[in-house]
Amino acid sequence: MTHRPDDAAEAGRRLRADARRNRARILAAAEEVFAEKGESASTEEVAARAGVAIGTVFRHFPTKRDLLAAIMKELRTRLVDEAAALSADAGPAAAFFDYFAFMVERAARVRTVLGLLAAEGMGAEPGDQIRDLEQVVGELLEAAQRAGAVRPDVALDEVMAILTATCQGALHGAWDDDLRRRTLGIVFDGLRPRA
Amino acid sequence: MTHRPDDAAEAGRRLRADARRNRARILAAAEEVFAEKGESASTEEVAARAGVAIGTVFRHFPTKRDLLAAIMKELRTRLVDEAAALSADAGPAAAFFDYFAFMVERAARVRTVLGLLAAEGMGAEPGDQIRDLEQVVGELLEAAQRAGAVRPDVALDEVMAILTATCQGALHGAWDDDLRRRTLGIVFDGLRPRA
Amino acid sequence: MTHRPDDAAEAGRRLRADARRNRARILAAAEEVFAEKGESASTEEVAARAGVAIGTVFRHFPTKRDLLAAIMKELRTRLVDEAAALSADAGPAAAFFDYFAFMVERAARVRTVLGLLAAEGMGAEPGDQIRDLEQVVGELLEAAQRAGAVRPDVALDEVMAILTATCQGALHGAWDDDLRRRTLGIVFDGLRPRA
Amino acid sequence: MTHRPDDAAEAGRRLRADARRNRARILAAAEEVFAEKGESASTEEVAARAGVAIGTVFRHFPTKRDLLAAIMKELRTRLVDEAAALSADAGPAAAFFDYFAFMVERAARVRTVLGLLAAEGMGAEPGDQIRDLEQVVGELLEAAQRAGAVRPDVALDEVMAILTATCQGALHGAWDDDLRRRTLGIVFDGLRPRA
DNA sequence: TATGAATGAGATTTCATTCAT
DNA sequence: AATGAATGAAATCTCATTCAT
Repeated sequence: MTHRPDDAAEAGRRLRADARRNRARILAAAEEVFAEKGESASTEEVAARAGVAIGTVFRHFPTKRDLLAAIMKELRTRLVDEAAALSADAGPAAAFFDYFAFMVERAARVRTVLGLLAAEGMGAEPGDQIRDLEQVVGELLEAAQRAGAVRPDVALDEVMAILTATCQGALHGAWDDDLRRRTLGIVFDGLRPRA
Repeated sequence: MTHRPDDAAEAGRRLRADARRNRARILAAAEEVFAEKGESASTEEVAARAGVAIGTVFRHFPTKRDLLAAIMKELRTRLVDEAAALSADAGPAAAFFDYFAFMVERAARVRTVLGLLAAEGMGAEPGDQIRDLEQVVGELLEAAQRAGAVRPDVALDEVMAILTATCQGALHGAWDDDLRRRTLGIVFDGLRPRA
Repeated sequence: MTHRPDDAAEAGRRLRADARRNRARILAAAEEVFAEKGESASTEEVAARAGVAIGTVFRHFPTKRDLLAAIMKELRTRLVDEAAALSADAGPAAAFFDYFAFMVERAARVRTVLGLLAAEGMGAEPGDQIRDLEQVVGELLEAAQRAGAVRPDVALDEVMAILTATCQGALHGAWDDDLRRRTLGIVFDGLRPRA
Repeated sequence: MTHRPDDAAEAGRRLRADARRNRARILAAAEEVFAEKGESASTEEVAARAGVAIGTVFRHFPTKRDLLAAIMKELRTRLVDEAAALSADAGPAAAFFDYFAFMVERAARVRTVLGLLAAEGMGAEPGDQIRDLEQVVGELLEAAQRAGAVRPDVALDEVMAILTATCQGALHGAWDDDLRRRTLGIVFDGLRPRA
């Protein structure tokens, strides 16, 4: 009937090569467009930017909401993956703070990170992606606390709250690199143990 | 054209009063509606909530954008006024942190505070309202720094950035009172001088 | 919010004169258009035929389904009213057969009579219009049976079934006047008492 | 181009068999789907029900209209064939009335019988199928009239009209078995000679 | 001045049909 | 010959804004 869309792709079922290419293109275009104009941007513009017809967008994402949800999911996956790289490259203290800064820097560019962090009820389907963003941050946090780089009395939900807030601030406030660095400095000071 | 000119004059005065009342009602309704559904909510819904016809909304605010801008302005005025009360009631240290907390608590309720802080290009018309929000915060900050309650190396733009960020986080994250308190605790620690 | 449409008009609440005029125009245009092209005809064509913009149709009938339902309702009312006239003018025997013939003749022109008789689940809201079509036919039938013009063992549901069927046949078959007369002759013979 | 021509030939035969099977499947699925949802049902749904891809449907029937026409033709053939069986099994009187009842019962299930009877301009291609439905009914009618079971003054077009009408009524009215029997009783009485 | 109906551009969604794989 | 992705015109519905009453 209606093309058993997108989740099929997610679930790993086979898609034709060109379909997969288009799906990726659409996601990329959508991320750009929604990043620039907010989620009230039109689906038609997404299609145009992706270089496909409007119907193709619909085939992959039957609803605008589905498209938005797919962007979030994709982005979350990417961010989680990048966390792994960071924690491999650096010691636990650096890993935590680097990841925090990294996400905020991302947010300054990509408006959609917002929705990702705010979760906004968009089907997170816990379990279908074992390592969720919050879990990743939790791991980095614990490691940093064990290493004495973060106050032991700070809980994960507070960290997520501050991370979210900082990302949103960075985005909407259009901070430049310097302001971001100084702002993060204050936040990080709040997280570090008192001398 | 009116039969009894005296009555006409009286009616005119009465109408102006009505108009003022309507303006206020519309602003209040708009603040509620946009707070709940974001700024993509429809003008018709604002009219309905205000109990007036759609035409009346457009008579007072020729454009949706104008309506949004008016909300911001009204809110800014209110917040600035409240700052005066706080700094009168408390010492400089308390005043700064109280005001910060006060704004974040507001943000948790009113989505529009966001736009206010983010400025979003909506006609701030600097000067037509002598004391702007940023200036108020600046004064509180300076006082708190002189009193030794805030690190002297913290600049106003950083404070505004963190304030904005925390407000946005509080709103979109739907923090409860406890989480808000703990989160602010961390931020405030970052702002206080090291022992 | 969304214009408290159509039922307002139905319920007799005041509508502006021009609005009432447009509502009537739209209904008339819709009846024509759907009669000609079936219910898959486009709302836009209805708007064009009525000489209004598409949004006006939407204001009165928020959904295509609502528009269809309104046509049915309007038509039912008209038919029921016309029954009263017939039973006043003629004796009971003539009244019944005349009404039957009258409806079939109508059906030959108006495709929508179909849906009316078939009821198709479109909100009949029993009670909000005390005398429904079936009831009217029932009254005419009873009177005709008391007068000995219709077999006493014929039940109302059979009559409605034959009436519906004949209407649909007349419509889809595009019967001419002669064929309709002869066909009704056979049906009426089946309804009359055996000599 | 094929490497082994023998296999190619064999494959060709196999493919033709597959194709025939697919054609039949599609027709069956289409009959079901259009019966349930009317002819505005989507071609994709037909494909899904048939278990083939949408492209396959269009390979066999280049146009939706062609598909509809094919259903009609297929159905007509089936109904005509079944007439032969009936007139062989029973006397002429029974054959006519049985066939009439049989078609109405069919119509109660299959929405497409409607279109068949109404002809709707869909390529009947007279002559390519020597015995048409109307002709079959005509033969049964004549036989029944010769046997004195049907009034001699009834013409074929009237019978077709009543038959069509009753089929449509049965379909759209969703008559149950009992109502259908009683309704047909009245119609048949109208067709029988007066005592 | 208030009302609320009308406008019409634009957004989302549907679906018959084409075409690369 | 089958598949199913892509197309794009058209349909439905939304909503900021205008204007007659």
